[in-house]
Amino acid sequence: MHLQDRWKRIIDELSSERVTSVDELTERLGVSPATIRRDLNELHELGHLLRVRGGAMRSEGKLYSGREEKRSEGLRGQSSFSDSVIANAGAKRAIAKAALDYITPGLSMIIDGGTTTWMMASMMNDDSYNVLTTSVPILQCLLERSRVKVTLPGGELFRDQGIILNPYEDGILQHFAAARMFIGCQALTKNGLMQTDTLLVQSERRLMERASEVVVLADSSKIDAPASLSVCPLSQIDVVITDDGISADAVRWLKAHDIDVRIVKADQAAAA
Amino acid sequence: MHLQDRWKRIIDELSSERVTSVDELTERLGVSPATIRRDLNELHELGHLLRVRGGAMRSEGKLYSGREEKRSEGLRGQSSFSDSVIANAGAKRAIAKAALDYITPGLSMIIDGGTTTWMMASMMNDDSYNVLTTSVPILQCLLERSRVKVTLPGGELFRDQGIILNPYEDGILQHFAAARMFIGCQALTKNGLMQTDTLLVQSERRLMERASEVVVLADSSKIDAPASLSVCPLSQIDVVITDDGISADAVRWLKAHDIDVRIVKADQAAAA
DNA sequence: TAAGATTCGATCAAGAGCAATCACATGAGA
DNA sequence: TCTCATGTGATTGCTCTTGATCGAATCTTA
Repeated sequence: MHLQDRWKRIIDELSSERVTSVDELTERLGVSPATIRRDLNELHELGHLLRVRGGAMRSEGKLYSGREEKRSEGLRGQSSFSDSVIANAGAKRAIAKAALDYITPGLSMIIDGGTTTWMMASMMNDDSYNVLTTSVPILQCLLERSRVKVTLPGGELFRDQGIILNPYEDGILQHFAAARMFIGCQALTKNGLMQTDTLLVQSERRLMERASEVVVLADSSKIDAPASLSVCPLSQIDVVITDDGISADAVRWLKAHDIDVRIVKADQAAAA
Repeated sequence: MHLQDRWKRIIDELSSERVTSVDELTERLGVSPATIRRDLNELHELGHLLRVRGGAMRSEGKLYSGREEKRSEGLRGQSSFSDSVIANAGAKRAIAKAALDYITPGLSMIIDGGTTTWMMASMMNDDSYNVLTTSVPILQCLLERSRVKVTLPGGELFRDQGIILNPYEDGILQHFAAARMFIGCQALTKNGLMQTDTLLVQSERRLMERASEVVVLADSSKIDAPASLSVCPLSQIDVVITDDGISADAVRWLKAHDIDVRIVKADQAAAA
């Protein structure tokens, strides 16, 4: 039995039972407890279940059961299993960790949607943080996995993008002053930060205005990747956290715009 | 048996019995009294039940049996209420159905938190509805089970109450005009609609201003039940939907305030 | 009001569950 | 065939949960 099969069977198990134990899975799948624990931990990190002592619990929230989040290889939801594999997970996790190191207790921040920012949110514990997000998956993640103080902008919920967007100009957002904004992207090019969805662009441009520092989380596959819509020019970006797959040339043109480029080593522990 | 299972079984127990004792739980779950006490205390803190000497009591009031996290790492409580743990489920379901009959496609409405309104939300299918809610469980429910258009007010997320509350006066809410507001309550008395949580009162009073018609969903156990805080006087209520357990006297004083009282027969299907 | 019986919370020891580490097996590629 | 990478299982301290004990608090009954 291979990794993918086990994962699938574990998720199946949890769709019928609300909770399940390591022992039960050990017996049912015929592998060692150590392997089950490893699997559960990884599935937890990928957001498919909640790890609890002795086993795992279904992630009930499913706040976001809409279509896959387009820009981020399908984030979660009642995801078909193929969605569970996050591309470049090792790099993304390392980047998310580095982003966490970059915040201090009590900080007010904006966290935009995306798989890397989602990983960052899933690792947040300190309840002194103050987070504003428009992303439904991140809202769910923070609710389930932390005691972080969460603020939401008002607005209509767009299921396909998994974001909340305010059609008006007033609202909470105008009262929120964030020290930092963490943002993912579809691509990072000389033209700036790029996305492919117009709604996302609209949302992100607005959020950016409310943060004094913009931190981009982009694994190296995003550098010079194709994407059509510019969110902002490089000049508006303060920090880029990426992995060591980035080219020296790219580092050069980023630094030419006074961007603090932080390079982390991809985390090996990650699966597929 | 693990923590998650125990907690679920304790809550289930309380859905069929109004009170239960440490001894009974000890026997039924096969764990020590010390463990049961610990569990009861924690569930009490999380608002899932009321701790009393010798055992625990159902807490009718808690609108949000949410997924609070206990301590910094990992233990999660029950998730959103399932039918089986709702007191008076039969009556509530019938009331929720009647409320659904009372809306027409394309309607804009506000749905407040509460178990009855939650049931109502869980039965909504038509995607032409336009719903504003401050309640997180209802948000989850609508996202998961319907394609209804959802609008959220901005604000801070209060985990214990499971609501979003805007500390400012402006925001989406000021732009939202609802034909009807559906609201649950802790109690319905001659003094009006009652709650026990000040935050809820604050939230509901604001929502009410934005709806042209106020519809109260209250099963008969709520009539003249104890609760300390008045949300609004009876004169502001337009419709009350309740079950046939209501007294003739209560119907009289409700009608004296020009309230349209609609009485439904409790749904037998899965009464407590 | 006083005495006896429950129930409670604090404390501690035993055991279950855990992460980290190492070693072995398997399979791919040179 | 050799080597390296990867996935799995076993071992080892460590942490957290559980159950038992005991004095204190509370309820009951006389």
